[in-house]
Amino acid sequence: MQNESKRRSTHKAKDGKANSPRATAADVARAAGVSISAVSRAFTLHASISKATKTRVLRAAESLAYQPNPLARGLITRRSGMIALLMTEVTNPFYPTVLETFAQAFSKQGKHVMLFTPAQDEPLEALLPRAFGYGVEGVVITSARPTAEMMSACETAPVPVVLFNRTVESSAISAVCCDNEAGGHTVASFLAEGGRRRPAFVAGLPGASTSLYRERGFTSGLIDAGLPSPLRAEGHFTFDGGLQAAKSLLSCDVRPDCIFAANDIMALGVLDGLRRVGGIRVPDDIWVVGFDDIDASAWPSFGLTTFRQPINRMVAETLRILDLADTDAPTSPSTVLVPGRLIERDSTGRVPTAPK
Amino acid sequence: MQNESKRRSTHKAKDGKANSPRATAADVARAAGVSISAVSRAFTLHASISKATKTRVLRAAESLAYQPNPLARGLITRRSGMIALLMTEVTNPFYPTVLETFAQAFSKQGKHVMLFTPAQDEPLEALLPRAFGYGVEGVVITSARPTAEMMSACETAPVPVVLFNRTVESSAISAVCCDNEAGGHTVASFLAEGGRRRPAFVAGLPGASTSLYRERGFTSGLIDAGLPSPLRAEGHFTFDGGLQAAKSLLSCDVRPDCIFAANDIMALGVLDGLRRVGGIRVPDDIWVVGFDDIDASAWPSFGLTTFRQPINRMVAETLRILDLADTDAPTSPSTVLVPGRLIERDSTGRVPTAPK
DNA sequence: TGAAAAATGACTATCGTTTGCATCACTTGA
DNA sequence: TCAAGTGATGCAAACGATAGTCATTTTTCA
Repeated sequence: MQNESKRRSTHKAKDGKANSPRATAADVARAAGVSISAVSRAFTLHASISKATKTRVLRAAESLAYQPNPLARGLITRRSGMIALLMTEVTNPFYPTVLETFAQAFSKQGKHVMLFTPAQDEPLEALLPRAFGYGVEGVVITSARPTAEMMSACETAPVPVVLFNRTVESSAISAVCCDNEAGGHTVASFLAEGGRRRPAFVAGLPGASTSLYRERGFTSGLIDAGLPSPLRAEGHFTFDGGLQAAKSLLSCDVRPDCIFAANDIMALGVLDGLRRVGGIRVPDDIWVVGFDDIDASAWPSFGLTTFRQPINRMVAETLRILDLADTDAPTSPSTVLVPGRLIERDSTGRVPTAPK
Repeated sequence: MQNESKRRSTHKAKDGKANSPRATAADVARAAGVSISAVSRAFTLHASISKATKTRVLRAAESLAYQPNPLARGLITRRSGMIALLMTEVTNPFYPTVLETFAQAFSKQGKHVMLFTPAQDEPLEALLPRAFGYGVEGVVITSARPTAEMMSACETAPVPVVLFNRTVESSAISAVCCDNEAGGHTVASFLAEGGRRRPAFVAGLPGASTSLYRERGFTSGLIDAGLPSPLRAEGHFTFDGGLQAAKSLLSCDVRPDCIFAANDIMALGVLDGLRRVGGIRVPDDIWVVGFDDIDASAWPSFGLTTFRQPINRMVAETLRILDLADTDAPTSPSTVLVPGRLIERDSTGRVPTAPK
């Protein structure tokens, strides 16, 4: 066995031109006739370097297709240009959109998204140290129910951690969320003004903060409008859950005349559930309202009235927190509530408006 | 200015216990009373190390919660434990599912997904070198239309690259794909056997290989069944596109009696488009068939008959190619066609079956 | 014009690993 | 009993960058 042949073995044995290894800072330095430090400084902001050398270096780098190696850079700076995204539910179409928005936004900053999803039955908190090991510059968590272990792991994190679309009570950790309580309240008012009298609520997963706050706001809104507490069913944040919930709500003694589901995917399930029962028309007999405003809600078949979460704004706020934590010194954790707004469609009737 | 105070500054100035920096190999070596090399070897497979030292090291590592730093490791081995996923269309619900399946599968191998999405107007091929810079161990591309530049960039890639759900003709690069042509053919036969006589096809994006092959198979299947070439419309792989396509197809001189859309999201749009036109009933007047089998196709409101892509199988094949390229020597690029199957639902009528 | 201040570039240590090489302690066959 | 072979171990040199130090320019201002 030769002992020299297998160094740097690539998967293409055939390629004769040794598929050119990436240019290094040394190569650029040589090409530009400067020191390696100069090259490094040319790529670091606010570094002490003359305009002339900088452009010379940059030009040389350009011609060599040089990019600083993020691994090497990350090793020393502890910032590898990656952001960890901890996600669990991808079945809800809301999250792919979130994911894409984040990916786009980070892309603009030259950062990249590293996805962390727990393998089956793997505890979520195990993902955090792994993410830190990769030198990620921040962590965004969109898991439905953060565990206590995870929260404490977050607190000692070496980089900023932000909860997206969920909050925790005893929070020493930042969170960005739509104002779920206000949203629920708005929906309640809207239904009340529309003359609805027998409300129902379809909850998501038992411990989920989003469902909880939306319900709280909804209930208080109903009280404010002088309406009774809503009938209640659970839909586990899934389409099928919503479908089942609709059936169970219809079998109640007094049928509801409006149903508010804690997210859109359940609301669509509700709509489909109602369709299967003869004689029920939406919105004539029952109004249905969701929360999120996913794409499918706007499809003609559904035309779901829903409370829209401003994903762009929420993502922007998240970036702001991550960046802030990056530059500033103390940065106490903050919770940001972004307002949403009701989008009226066919699943609800007209609310009589005051004469203009 | 003290020159020792700001080393290792973290974003939490308050935390007194200096939020313990990760243990390094040196720490473990010290704790176990061995050299750093020994620690490294304990973590590398097939390394020359005695059982005794190995367990000693592993025990020490365990107690210190030590994990080898993937960045440092990647710097030298060129394999950072990450796989790059190049994605562009996240609006099609098919892809989030793909993404999740990949993330799960890689997770099982201890690898992680790094997401690369082009910033607006950024050319796709710019993403490749960036991915390589991160020492990714493989690249999966799911972009609709790989450019020629990109293909050549792939060929000189230092790591295996696999096209997922698309193929290129002159391919020196591996691809994993559902057998689109066979799928289209199957759909044609199915419609013909169901007594349909005036077929229509809704294409996706002009240059997309998936749309192309599905159409090719469809057309040849129609010919085999003695049916005319299909009417044709373009739907750009979007819901709205499908909706518009339905309208335009209905305005033809001879109305089609069945519509095959190149993917599900368009097919759903077609269904919704047909609903808007009075007097058209599905499947009584028109049968509709899609391709993918996304979640929404199974929703009662749609009940879309569709050709299911076996995502799990496709992902598994992709992993196999990536792994293979990793271990073997020559690994000529291969194209894998995975068979799919038709899922019948309400959007088509019963096909008379031969007496059992 | 001269001295202080600012800017610049070359050196060098460092980040946390892997790995080639030399060393050393053991077995094993003759 | 000894030479050769085997396996375990440690040393030190990478990997490709960043950043602090220091000597050397250049700029600025009185």
